[in-house]
Amino acid sequence: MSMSDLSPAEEMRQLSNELNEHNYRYYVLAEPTVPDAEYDRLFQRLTALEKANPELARPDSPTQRVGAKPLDAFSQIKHRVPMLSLDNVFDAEQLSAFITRCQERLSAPEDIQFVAEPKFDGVAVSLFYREGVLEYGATRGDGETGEDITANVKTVRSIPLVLRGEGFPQELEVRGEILMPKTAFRRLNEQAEVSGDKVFVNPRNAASGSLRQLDSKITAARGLHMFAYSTGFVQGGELPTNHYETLLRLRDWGFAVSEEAERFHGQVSALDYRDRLAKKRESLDYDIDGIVFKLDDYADQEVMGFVSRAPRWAMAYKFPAEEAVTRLNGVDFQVGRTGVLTPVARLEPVFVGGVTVSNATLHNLDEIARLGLKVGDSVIVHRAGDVIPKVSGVVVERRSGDESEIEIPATCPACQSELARDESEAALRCMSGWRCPAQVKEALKHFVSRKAMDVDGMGDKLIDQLVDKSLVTNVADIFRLRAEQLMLLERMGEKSALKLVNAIDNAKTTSLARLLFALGIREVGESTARTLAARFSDFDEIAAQSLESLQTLDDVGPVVAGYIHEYFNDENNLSLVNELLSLGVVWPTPS
DNA sequence: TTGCCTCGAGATCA
DNA sequence: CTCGAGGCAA
Repeated sequence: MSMSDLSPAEEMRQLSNELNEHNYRYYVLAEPTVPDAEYDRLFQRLTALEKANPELARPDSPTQRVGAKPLDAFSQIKHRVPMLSLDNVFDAEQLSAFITRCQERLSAPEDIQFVAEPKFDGVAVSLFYREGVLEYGATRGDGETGEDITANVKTVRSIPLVLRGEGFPQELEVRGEILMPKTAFRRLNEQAEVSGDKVFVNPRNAASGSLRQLDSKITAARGLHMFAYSTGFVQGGELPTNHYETLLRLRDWGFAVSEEAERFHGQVSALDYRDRLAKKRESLDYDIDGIVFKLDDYADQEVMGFVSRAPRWAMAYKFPAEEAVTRLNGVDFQVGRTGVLTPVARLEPVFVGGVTVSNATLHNLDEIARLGLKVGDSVIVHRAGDVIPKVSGVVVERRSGDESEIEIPATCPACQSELARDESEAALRCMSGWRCPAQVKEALKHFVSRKAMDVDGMGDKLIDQLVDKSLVTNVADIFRLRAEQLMLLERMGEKSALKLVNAIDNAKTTSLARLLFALGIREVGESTARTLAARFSDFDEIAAQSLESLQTLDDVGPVVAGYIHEYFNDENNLSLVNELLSLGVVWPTPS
């Protein structure tokens, strides 16, 4: 058939439809489709027509996936419905307990339906469609606010630019996981190897890095994929009354939905699903780190409700973390802001759970004793709860006899003063306070951090130099720094020095809440600092409070009240605070 | 805790 | 070109 008898608009519509249909078949239904050459030919034809008739370009045109100009920065997007996290369980028993908990709280226990689906190891995203047209895509962020990655999500071919079919709500938020399939990951790294670019360590980081590109053309070349797994904000239309049917609808509307999702009821089926998916895990073309179990029926979900940051009607079952054996090269003791010494395992670097681990906290002396660690031991390492590396045991059979006892320091590694054991005997503490350089460094890092005084450009390396060179001995000293002094430091030219002095000067104007948080009073975090600042207007007022009156504040009990009281009854602390004020630290009260 | 991206600016070399 | 800092994600 000749195309010449079609109007450009009509031909563009047909081409868009045809190309979108290919995408859908290939990326969503995983069916074979036309050869790349044919796809490219149609795509070129459409591009040419759009160039000649820009006013006729359609929102659902696949050419929209790439054209965008690089951004200067990502902007923020507030989620209409917060993106919560899930509670985790790690074994069959805890999983059964979840199922039982749901059954007991609802009537007709045996009939209650659940849905199980893979827990994808990628990046959580939210997509918002208005009248079926993709309006924006955002990262999860802190759950309340994420980043606008619209240009990047548009390049993901399994994400519909325009919803298929009908019956979708006028406003629809779809949530899912963007990931890089293992095949795409391997291909990308092979290419990178050839061209001498850096290779990615694992598909998750590759997906995450790809989404953080300001230039969406790079993202487009990364072969990302999205699985949709739920909805968020919905208005102007109805969804089915349960999760499973919603998944099916999402598939109709053009999203890739996992083939592995299953609906079931009963304990036995839950464990059976776990066993089957665990077997299948390797053969899937994407990484998963567990299984998500959800109550199917939305009414049932509502009955269960929420606990703080997680729904009670869903649970993530985590597969056992990958373990590796490596050598314990030594144990260092790090001095924290409060003087507590934390033992840190220095490990022979080992690749486990997708990253190279070389450090792991050992928490305290009890932990060392419990594990029976010796320097030179072969130790078992895994990454607990997603991220934190953990030493979970010693391979005693591997001992050669050359292992040595871990030396418990008698004096502070930073200031050599005598150490104290705290009440429980598990923690070592350096009592030197501001006379200990390590504590000063940690106090400074906290003081200048973003959520405290927010001094831009004061990083760890700089603080180390400032304290080592005795240019700073307490937090107030940073307000006395002059550009000429800073220029003596490494990587500090005139420009950087002036910029930093300026940033320090700007930080003087702050809020009482920030300043209170910055002081590092024990147990006074961001939120308690805000509570204090809301009730009191200056330090004299706080210092004058009795323990009892402090405890009338939200979330302030006897312990926290004690710490606050103690802080403001200490001569050194009071003089520090006064120093800060005299150096020009102010918090304009909103008038 | 690690890995990734991005920016600005110092360091290095031609 | 390399480094430090900052921000983000799990």
